[in-house]
Amino acid sequence: MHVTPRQKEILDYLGRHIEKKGYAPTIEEIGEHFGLSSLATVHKHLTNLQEKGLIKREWNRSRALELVPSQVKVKAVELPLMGRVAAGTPIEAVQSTETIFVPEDMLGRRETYVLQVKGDSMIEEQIRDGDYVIVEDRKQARDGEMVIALLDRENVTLKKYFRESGGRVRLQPANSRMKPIYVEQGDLRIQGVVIGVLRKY
Amino acid sequence: MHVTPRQKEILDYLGRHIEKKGYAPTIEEIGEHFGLSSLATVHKHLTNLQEKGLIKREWNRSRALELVPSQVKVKAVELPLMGRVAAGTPIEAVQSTETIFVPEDMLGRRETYVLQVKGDSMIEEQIRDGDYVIVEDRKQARDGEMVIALLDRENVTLKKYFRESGGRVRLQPANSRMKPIYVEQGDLRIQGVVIGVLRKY
DNA sequence: TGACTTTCGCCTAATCTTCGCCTACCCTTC
DNA sequence: GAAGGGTAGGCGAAGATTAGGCGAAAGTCA
Repeated sequence: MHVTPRQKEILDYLGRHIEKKGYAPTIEEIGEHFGLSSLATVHKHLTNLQEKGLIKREWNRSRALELVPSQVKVKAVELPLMGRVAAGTPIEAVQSTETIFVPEDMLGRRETYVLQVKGDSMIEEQIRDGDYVIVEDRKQARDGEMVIALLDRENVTLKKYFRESGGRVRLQPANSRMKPIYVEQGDLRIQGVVIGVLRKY
Repeated sequence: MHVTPRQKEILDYLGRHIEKKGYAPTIEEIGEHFGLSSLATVHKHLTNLQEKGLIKREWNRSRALELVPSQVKVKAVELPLMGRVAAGTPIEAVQSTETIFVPEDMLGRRETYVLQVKGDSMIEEQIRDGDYVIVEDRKQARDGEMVIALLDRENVTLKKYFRESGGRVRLQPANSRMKPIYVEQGDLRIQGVVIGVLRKY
């Protein structure tokens, strides 16, 4: 992407202005800052910058101009930390205001949120106490997937999901010291499926 | 999203008012605050803000107005995937062009990069084959930290770092079937320290 | 009914687009 | 090395649209 020196100056100015004031400058203000007396000049510069994909503009709108984030930095999304979930026992459905940043390419196709794992019940799946699991909001799961399961409308746990014969479901902890839970399909509501793990040291 | 100076003033005022009082101002209160005598003016401003997606309103409800949280999409950084590292044996210092997105708040203070883990040598630290470890480029490590270690200028491995008496260092795999390696401090070069783990299902 | 919100019409000021015309470089070609 | 051709960078002014305002009247909600 070749920008000319002049174009880079303008780009930098736009960035600083937006950063400081919270809104973009007018074409006249830009011209004034660079000592240009003709609006047409500034307008042409902006058009060039737009064609190079460095800024976006809305047609004929006042100050409707924003910088296109350079490609290197890509978006991550701030997901709500919905609570802590243990595998053995219930949950702390903490309605916290905490959030976790997750890279955009780790998101699922639907609503996605984050839970912090409590306890070592999934230790054999290499998920340890304190890890964050990224959960996709889904009501259906396939065999072997890790699910956030709601039992008897009260207990929420993190388990691996397996269908058994006779319409029953086995919820399997990944810890050989813990026993699986068997439930009727009707008594189980799947809240979501784990699609990623994130750990900070 | 592009706001004009006036719109930003109003937006800021709304934020402060809601923050302080706990509820939004009426249209008349807004007008009064800005010295506007016509409700229509304020109403038009609110409509504009709404069209720009900065506030939400319920139709014809008193004080039914709230700020749309500015999409706090925060940056994630695209880090180079420098290669794959096994714990037991050497490395594949692949000079690949792959990259991984990592949330900005998981970065270290220095240069940071990503390695994909090969093998189960760190399984007891809940790092499994295929996981990505986020590595901060550092030459020093503290006891117990996981390091990328370069031995005899050739073999790179992922191990836990412990200083022993006599100027020696113990590099400990997290797998009871593997033995630790003991090296002289001079023969060891630390390439980086693991500061995070990322897994995708 | 009282407290607010919406709408309608009408203005002015602030801003954005376009058009025509120029000069100075930079790259390519003869 | 000189001559084109193309593009960046500029100037002014005319024409158009949006932003920002005013009052009054009508419509809603609790």
